[in-house]
Amino acid sequence: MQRGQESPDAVKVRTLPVQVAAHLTRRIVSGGIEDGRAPSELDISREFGVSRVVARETLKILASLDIVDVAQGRRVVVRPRAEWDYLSPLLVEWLPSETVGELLRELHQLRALLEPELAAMAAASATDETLDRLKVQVDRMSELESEPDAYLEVDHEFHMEICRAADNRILDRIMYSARWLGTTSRRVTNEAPAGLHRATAQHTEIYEALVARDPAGARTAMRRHLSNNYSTLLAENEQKTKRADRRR
Amino acid sequence: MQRGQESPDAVKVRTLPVQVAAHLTRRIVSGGIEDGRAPSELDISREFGVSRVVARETLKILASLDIVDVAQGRRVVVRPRAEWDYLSPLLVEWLPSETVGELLRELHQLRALLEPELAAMAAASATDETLDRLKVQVDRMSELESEPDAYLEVDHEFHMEICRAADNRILDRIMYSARWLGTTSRRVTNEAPAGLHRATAQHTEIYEALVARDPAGARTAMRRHLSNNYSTLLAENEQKTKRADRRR
DNA sequence: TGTCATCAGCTTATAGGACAAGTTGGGTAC
DNA sequence: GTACCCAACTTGTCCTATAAGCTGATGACA
Repeated sequence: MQRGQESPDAVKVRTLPVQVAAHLTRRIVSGGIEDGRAPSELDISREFGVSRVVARETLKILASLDIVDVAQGRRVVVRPRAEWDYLSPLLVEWLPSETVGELLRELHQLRALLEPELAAMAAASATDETLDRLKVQVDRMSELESEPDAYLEVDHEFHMEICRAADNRILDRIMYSARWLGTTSRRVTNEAPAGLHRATAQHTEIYEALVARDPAGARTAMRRHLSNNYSTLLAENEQKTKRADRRR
Repeated sequence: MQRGQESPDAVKVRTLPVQVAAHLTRRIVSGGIEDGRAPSELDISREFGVSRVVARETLKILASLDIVDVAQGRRVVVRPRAEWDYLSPLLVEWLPSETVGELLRELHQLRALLEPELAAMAAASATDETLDRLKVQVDRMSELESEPDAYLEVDHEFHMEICRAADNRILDRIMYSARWLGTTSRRVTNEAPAGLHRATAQHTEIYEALVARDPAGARTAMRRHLSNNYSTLLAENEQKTKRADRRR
């Protein structure tokens, strides 16, 4: 395993347990661990050349992601893949990019179910302070169209703000977890998202429906925005695939 | 802190780190920790009389729930409460029962947004195998109306099965996390849920709409079922409150 | 022969001590 | 006044030892 000091100014090396957990997860995903039998603390310690403490924390991480079950006296067992915590950015980072692409589609489906309704609810119930903050964010986005990273940050905050109007911690949490879409989708497409100008126009449209207290309009605007977002993503994936083909 | 051996046949004593994490979370919730400064590993070790290993795992647990931020060299800081992982059964268990009641309402709102659409989608896309399994579950529920625990188990599986028809891991995960509703709502109401017979009728109604490949019907049936569920829950809370009042 | 209790061996849980490495802030040199 | 540096604090990792829980096999007894 790679220690911190051995990689001077790399992207940011995580702790050993995280590195080992990543290795093990990838091995599980690629079918390298048969019939659910996961390695024990000692196995991990020996194989990766880390202390038992690190091996232990590795298992705790995997357990917290519902990847394995660990209990005193019993062997560690791999849990059904359907129950893993796919909302965790850590897990998503360890998955192969095709899987991440699928998850992106699935996340889009979830957002398409939730956000139009959230927008409609916000149109009915948002406070003036919320609307003010949304205004500020829309303005900032129009200034940031040439800086995708900063743009997507504000973009995320805009959607979070609308979600918060529902005053629902569980919804907040889900939308908050969706933050990895921003970072991960860029990892997949490996380029700045296109069409930020159009996105700003759509955000403005949503904002104006909220100000007009028009639930149906907000719902429609949000729906349009999300489906546009998604087709942009698909198009970028398409391009990426084509480039990859050309290189072959 | 209570060791395992000191409580012979209690409900099931968790590990020390979980116990300590529960204490700390409750303290944070009740405002016992000012300006976001959380105790360090050594603080925890000293105060609770546990080893540094346990104190360390405690912090890791809190970090995995997004309750605190921990990094080498820096002090542990408490994160904004809005970003905590309220989908985690562990956290929910540590929260005061009023908060849990609120979360139950919020969870209902989420399900009301998702499940009618999921039912509609399932009506369009569910396989015959899925429908078969749903049939079995409806039948079992009608047999289990006098055993609430077992009933709620199958109930949960029924809703999961419909969700799975969407073939969406993130949605699966969210619905899976909703499992704690079953256990937690009973913790709040402290009694067996009423109206299981009516619930079975509604499940049947949903199932029949799916078999008939009738999306609109499935959506309506699911909506009715959920709102009935929720009003039953409210009624039980009402009763509980009344009984508590009488005892005073 | 079948059933059940017991125990050995494996596994995780907890403890204590030591050192490495990152962060912060204050103090010193210029 | 500024910039650098270092000391103190904090988490990260390692080592070793013991407690406690589970599993499966062994063996006693009916």
